[in-house]
Amino acid sequence: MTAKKTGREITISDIAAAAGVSKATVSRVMNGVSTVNEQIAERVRAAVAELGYSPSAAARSLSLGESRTIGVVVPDLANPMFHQVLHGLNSAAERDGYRVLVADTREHREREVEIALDIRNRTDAIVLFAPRMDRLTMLDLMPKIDPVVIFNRTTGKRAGAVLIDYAEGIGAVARHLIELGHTKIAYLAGPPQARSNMARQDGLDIVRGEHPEVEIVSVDCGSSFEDGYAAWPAVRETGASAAMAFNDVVALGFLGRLAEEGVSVPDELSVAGFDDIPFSQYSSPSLTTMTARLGDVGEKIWSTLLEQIRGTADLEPTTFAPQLTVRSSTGKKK
Amino acid sequence: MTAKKTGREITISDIAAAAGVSKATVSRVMNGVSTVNEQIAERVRAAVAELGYSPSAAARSLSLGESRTIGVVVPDLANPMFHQVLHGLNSAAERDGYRVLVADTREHREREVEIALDIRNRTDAIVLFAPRMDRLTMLDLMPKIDPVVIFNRTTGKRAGAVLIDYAEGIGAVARHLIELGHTKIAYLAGPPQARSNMARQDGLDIVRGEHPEVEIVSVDCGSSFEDGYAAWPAVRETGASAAMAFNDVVALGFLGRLAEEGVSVPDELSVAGFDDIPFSQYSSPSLTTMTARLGDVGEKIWSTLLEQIRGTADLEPTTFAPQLTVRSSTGKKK
DNA sequence: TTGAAAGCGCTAACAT
DNA sequence: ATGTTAGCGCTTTCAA
Repeated sequence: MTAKKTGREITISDIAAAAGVSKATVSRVMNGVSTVNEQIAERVRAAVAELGYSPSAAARSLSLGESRTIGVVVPDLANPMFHQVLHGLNSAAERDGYRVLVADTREHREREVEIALDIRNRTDAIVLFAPRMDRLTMLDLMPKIDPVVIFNRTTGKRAGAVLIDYAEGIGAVARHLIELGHTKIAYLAGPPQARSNMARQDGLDIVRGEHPEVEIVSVDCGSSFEDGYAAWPAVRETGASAAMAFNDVVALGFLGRLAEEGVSVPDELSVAGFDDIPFSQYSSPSLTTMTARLGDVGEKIWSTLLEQIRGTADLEPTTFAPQLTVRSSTGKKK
Repeated sequence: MTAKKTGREITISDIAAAAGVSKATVSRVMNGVSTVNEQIAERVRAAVAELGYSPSAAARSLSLGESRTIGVVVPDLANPMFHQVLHGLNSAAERDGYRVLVADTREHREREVEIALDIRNRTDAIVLFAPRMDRLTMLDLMPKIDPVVIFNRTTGKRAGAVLIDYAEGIGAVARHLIELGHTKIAYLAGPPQARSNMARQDGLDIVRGEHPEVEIVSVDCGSSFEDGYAAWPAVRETGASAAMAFNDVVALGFLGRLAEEGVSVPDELSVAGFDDIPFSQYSSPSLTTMTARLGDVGEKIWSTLLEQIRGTADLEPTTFAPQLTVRSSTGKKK
């Protein structure tokens, strides 16, 4: 006994009354059940059009036990890297008749759990993009939001996982720079707590082991344009002849600063990014970076999630290895 | 009589049974109704934690007649301009206890109506960002999804509307270029059907009227990096000494091409954008552009929507006038 | 082919 | 302070 009178909501009962049939028949017409007399069906459709009826998703979900909708929780909708993944995910889900709803936590790590629970409760399944919460919280949350796929965090097979191999990727960047003759390389580090930054640090440690003659200096930086822009003095201080950034956004901010400072790239300093966001091929100079097939990543996230929805789970994580794309921002050490 | 057995969903009844109380009491505890005996409340909370219960949003929505959630339909989640608006909207809505769910139509104009109806049916209200559908379709849709606010399309007072004044804005860019001495200016036009492009064309017509001595040449372009990149030959052909782009993304793509071609900016060619996306201050040269307080736009969208939800509608459209931000990509005609 | 009725999980009168 | 119950809008058995 409730339901706020929000003015005049048209319900199935209104249509039934208007068309002079039962609610069951209206439901059948709405759902395209073929056994309805065409005359009657037409009357129903007329009433629907007339009154502008469209069925309550809440009621359908409750009755059906499913909504054919999935949720995606993203820490920062402004991150271009996520868009490409989201795009692939969206297309793939749409092909299978699912709708995708996105919630942006705007880096409020403390609200992630609440938002994930909430959105999961209005959808059939959920995807968490690079969640910022700590591992224990995440592992604890997972059973409560199953079916779930996590992008870019490991889950110890407690949920589907799709990952980009950052360790390997940053290693490829470093080796590229080393081949170009650079022996002192700065790494503009991402946020210290970010898992993807830790993975990159691990990757760099491997390269350090392989090339004791090369010095890779980590410089505190961050993940934004501003962070990259601000990193120049620290990088200069290292005396490095090449810099690789946590991601393209940082690299681009850094490049902007170098242009201002009159530092020529790649002659005086080689610069590399990571992610290959769309703008990176249009910057000047165009940016050497790691390219992941992010659309495919999105599709893989969907297929993994669909398996989970259908119960044919396979919790083996999928890893995508990005490829080096060499453009004009890196060059031989002079 | 339905509800797919999706494994084991915990419901309020399970908690009631586990805690040895009625569903009503569980509901009270979940909703923080104070009149519950602390001992009992504790038992309930224990059961909730134990079983990992979280209430079904569908059932709550149905019972309450509201979900405290709003939907936003965006034509392209990758457009940086939308992020800033979305951010302001999100923050403002959150302050009032509302959750924001975003659906991306990925420029599938023909699916916009369906998606809007669907998302509106699981939320309390909806915002349409720059809908691509034709005007008649839009006007027809509006009553069906009320309460609704439209961003960047006029609605003839049939719904809330928040607009950026593109005509005035592009005029300001043109006048800036004219003051710098440019007499032949290229306009890299956006998609022909885009309302925001038409508004810009109108604004340019006004300037043409004011300055008969100045020639403003419209060059077909588009709205992407690629479009801007590809526009160079056409612009060169016009012989213009300055170019203003449909938006920053186009301007940045164009700038990338100019760098490749060795055209120096602003010495040989002045370039201006529109929107002031975050990267524009880090490009080289940094981009002269029109800055709108997009966060404020988002907040205004929310307050307009909230008025509609509360029934205190005021359908007077709100217009935001962007400000010129001069950076390094425009200069005196040489 | 159509209708009646039960039930999805929850909330809120109302009764105790 | 707690329980009972009706009902939110829909789908689906079951009977006609």
